[in-house]
Amino acid sequence: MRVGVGMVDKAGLIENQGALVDADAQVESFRQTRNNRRTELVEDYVELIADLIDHDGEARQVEIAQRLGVAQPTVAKMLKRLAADGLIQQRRYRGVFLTAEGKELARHCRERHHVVESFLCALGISAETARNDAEGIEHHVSAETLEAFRAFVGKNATDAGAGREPPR
Amino acid sequence: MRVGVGMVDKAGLIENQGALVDADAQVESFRQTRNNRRTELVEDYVELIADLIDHDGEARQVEIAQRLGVAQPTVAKMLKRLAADGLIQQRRYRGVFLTAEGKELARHCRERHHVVESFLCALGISAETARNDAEGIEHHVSAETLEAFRAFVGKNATDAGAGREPPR
DNA sequence: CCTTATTTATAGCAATGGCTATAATCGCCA
DNA sequence: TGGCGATTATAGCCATTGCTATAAATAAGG
Repeated sequence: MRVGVGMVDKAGLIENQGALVDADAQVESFRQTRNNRRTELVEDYVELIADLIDHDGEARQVEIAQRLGVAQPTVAKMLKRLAADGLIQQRRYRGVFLTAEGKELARHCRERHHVVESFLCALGISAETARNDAEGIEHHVSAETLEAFRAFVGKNATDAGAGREPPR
Repeated sequence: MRVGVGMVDKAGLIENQGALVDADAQVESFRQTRNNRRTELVEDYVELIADLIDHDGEARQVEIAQRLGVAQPTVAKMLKRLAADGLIQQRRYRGVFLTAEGKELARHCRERHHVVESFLCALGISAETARNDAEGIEHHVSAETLEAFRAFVGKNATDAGAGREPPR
């Protein structure tokens, strides 16, 4: 069907004063967003687990559950999935540990998160809002956009500190 | 439990060289993000329906499905929900129409979407990436952040045009 | 060593958002 | 008016991500 810019619709009229975006391109955006949504949770878990290990020396289910604001069985289920995906190792009734792959993902997420949060702060947004919004935005930032954020933070050395450690 | 900045953990040590964020605050971020995720789809639908009505004079399920890249029954199910929520009106085997409430939501989403996309463009990001990322980011932008984006776009009149009509 | 509190595992339920296959309806044209 | 193509509705399936309730395992202390 493809109703795009400058195309002719079934009534024979030149469409597009409305300037609807190209259909194929739009579908790609939506697909990408749906894909991101699937990986968001995984990234949140891995990032949080890395933080807890760095902070406490271990990551326990109860602590993860508390931090995420969900129930412990919800965490248990997700950890199984992470283990199946090779991101963590579980020892029954022991803490959770990141595999090499998990560590790499955590490093990546952590840095991206930090860039996004710093960027929002550099824009003049309050620390609290920056924290909240970064949590949602980070998973939807492409490499190109992340680079632009990083460059902006670099130029405006007004980074008030995003309240997280810098990437090592 | 609450392991926060400068608190004492069960080992009796002053925590927090790791600088973990406050637990209550973090839980709030995650909760908010989960909430946003729930409303994202609704907003995507309403925004798209508004675009289609403006462009084609009507919004049909098949067209919505094509644009979103999902199957028609998926759309049918979601439309039932939107109707139950009072955002649209459905006439069997006819197109979909926005209620007053739906129109208002569409207006809001459309404007927010436009601001985010324009902002990314103003940052120097390519039109295509801006379009893709805006689709994911828009739902996670708070009022404060949106205002900052708007201000930035205003200052840097480099808006290369986001490929969407301006908010009316 | 046994008890008890903490932690983890498991079972089972609900809502959401996908899908395919198929039935029902509408609109149009012969 | 009848039929056909396009559109919408419905049924039934699956995966995901939440939940509560409860069982099982561990660790720690007496």
